Amino acid sequence: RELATCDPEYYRWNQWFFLKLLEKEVAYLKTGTVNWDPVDQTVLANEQVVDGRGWRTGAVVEKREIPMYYLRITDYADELLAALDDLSGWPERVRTMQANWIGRSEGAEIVFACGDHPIKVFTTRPDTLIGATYMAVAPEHPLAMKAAESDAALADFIAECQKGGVSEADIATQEKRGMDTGLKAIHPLTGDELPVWVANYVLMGYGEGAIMAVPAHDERDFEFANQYGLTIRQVVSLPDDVSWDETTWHEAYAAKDGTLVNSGPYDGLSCAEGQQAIVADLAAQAAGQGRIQFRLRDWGISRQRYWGCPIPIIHCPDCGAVPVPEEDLPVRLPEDLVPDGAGNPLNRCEDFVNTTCPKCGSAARRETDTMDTFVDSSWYFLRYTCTDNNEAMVDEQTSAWMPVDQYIGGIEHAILHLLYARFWTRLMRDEGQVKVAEPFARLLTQGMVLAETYYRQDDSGRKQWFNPADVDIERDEKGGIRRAILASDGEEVVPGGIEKMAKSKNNGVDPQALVDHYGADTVRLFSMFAAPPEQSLEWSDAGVEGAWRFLRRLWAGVHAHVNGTASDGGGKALEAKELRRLLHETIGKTGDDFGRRYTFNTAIAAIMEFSNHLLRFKVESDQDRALAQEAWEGVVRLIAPVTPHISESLWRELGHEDSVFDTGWPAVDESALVRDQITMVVQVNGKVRGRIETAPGSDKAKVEAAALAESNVARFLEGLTVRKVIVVPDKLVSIVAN
RNA sequence: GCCGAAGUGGUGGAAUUGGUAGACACGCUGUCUUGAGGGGGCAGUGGCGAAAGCCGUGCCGGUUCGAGUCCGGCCUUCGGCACCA
Repeated sequence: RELATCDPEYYRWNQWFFLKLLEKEVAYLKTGTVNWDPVDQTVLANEQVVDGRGWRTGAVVEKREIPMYYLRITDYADELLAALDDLSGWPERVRTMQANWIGRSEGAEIVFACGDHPIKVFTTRPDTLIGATYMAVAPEHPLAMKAAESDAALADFIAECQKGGVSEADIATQEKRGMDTGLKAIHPLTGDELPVWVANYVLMGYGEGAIMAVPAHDERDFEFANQYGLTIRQVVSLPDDVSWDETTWHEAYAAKDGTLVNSGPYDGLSCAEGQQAIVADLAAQAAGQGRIQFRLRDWGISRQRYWGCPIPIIHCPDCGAVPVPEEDLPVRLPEDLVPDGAGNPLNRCEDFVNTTCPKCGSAARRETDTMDTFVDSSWYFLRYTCTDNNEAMVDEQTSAWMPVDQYIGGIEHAILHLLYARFWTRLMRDEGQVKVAEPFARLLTQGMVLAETYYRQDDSGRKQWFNPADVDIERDEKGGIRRAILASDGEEVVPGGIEKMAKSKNNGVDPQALVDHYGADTVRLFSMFAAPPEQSLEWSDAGVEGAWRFLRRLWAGVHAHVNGTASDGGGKALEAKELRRLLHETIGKTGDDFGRRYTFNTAIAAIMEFSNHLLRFKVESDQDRALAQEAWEGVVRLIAPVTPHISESLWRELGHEDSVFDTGWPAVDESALVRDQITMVVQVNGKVRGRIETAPGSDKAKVEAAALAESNVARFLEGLTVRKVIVVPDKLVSIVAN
């Protein structure tokens, strides 16, 4: 089944559901901070901000507050976090990343008096409250704005902080800077006056946009206090092997396993006890209380982009933001506008914008923001169950099919897409649309396919990216890149490092050229053989020849068998019994690799290994011939999921009328797996010194005796006393001697 | 900066539960087949060494009879950091 999320018959349900959420106030309007390019007069995505500048204009980007619609994902933070424990079909790393992203912290909110504007903070370390020596607020904090009204230098500093992008990576890596507001906050327990600073490392979007700074026990506060000469007050004891040094940070300063010191009545308490005592005292004077804080923020879904699902809102001068009535859905996106790179062309499309207010009928304007495309991808998998239903978003078919048994996607989606999809599914559950809460029972996260990037930079600093297929490489002796040349003009291009294949870097590689040359079976076999799917892989077609050769050997081998012309190729051939055992071992391993481990590369390696033996097998009787038939049929059935075309053809060649895909998976004959002899390794002091042949399940004493008698082992034991012998049944004997 | 991974021959990778490191393939070397080319067969291919053997899984240290695998610290690379999706 197929669907397109840009089809109005799909995105109408985004709009319909958004209006439901708006009614329930799960969707709401508030301001958010975006990157603003002052030259193009447009909002930029984080990706479009490079070193704090707009990628087209090179202008220094500014932070700007605009109204946006948000979804209350934070209301689901607890549930989204707790349910991770039950997602046993998900990789551990993805669950860990999501848990850290949601970021549940236990702590306390504390109010510091400060003139008419008390400052509320959240802290995870109320136990260190006595060590708080200053306050810091975000540049966007109301108190900072207020103080700036009468302080030109502070206003300049805040304006300076508005420069640069909004991404967390940019903010966390920028130099820590701050300025004193001149205001004083009152410490709720000691009554001390604490200076109030504006600091660029305090985020308006987390907690309360203000912090109590405890430089002795927080690394960022420590760095900031040292930089600006602020007081540092140690209030937690250190382990014996660490001494206090006010100028050099040590990890132990942030540890919670000391006891409180310099803390008056709290001295001698553990951090946990101190936390309780201090929170209780704060609560008694209504200056604070325990609180859970999540790192997770509500999901802003407004985008100032043309190509997306229109947000179904009409702005009326009298009635304000009015939802589009359900019967008027979908609000269709005009598809004939021409973007010019500066701003959203919807703003200039009078036919789209001009409308009437559904409430009062007066002239009004449509919302021109569109929805984040993550909205589309948060429920498309549900829609597959009912693509033909034009009356409803989903139906009873959806509940019959859900959840998705096996979801496959790149690891880059580990957090955002997968978290939004889990959230959206719960929103639909709470709206009675679906019965499940979790959309994906099992998850396979593919590694990235990476490729080298190449670019040239023009005078204005803009980069033009070239596809690796169009670039010739000169390499040095060690295989490193010496020079990269664009084939079409013979001029040099700059290697930009290895990154995930992406449209923006033009480093995607189309496998079609390989398919044209080798056929789809070979390209599939090669791709699956290259690495296990969870692993990132730098793309290279070196080695595709190997897959091609294998398929030709397979083809030739089956035909020779059928024609009775199997050649005696020489080399070491296996006995019939051994070959049959290997066949059934290979069936078992391949089934496990395909079905449980998803390590397709090792499954293919095992099939190749067995085929190599089969090609050398000498057919000398009718019995041998029957075994060869069983073995070739086995190989064809095992490889069929990877190379369907050649397998189907060879299956007919082997005398079958039906399809290889109707024959099912070959069964392991357990009796074929029995061995009468096995090789055990003998180690002396941890090094392999010999091998012995024994019957499987031989008793310990017998194996030990055989091991000690082995000639090379005996040689290494000469003059030594055996102290200990460890026997790992049917595997290994380890002799400790000195 | 923070969160999550990865690092093994010349290359892609294997080693599934702490038990023979380098399976399978690419490349390379030798050799045979072939009018040539291509294709194919056989043998070899981690390093050092004539051999016995020694060394070897990013780096440093530890646990263990035994460590690629476990523990502590570090380095490098990749993914994500809320407007790339």
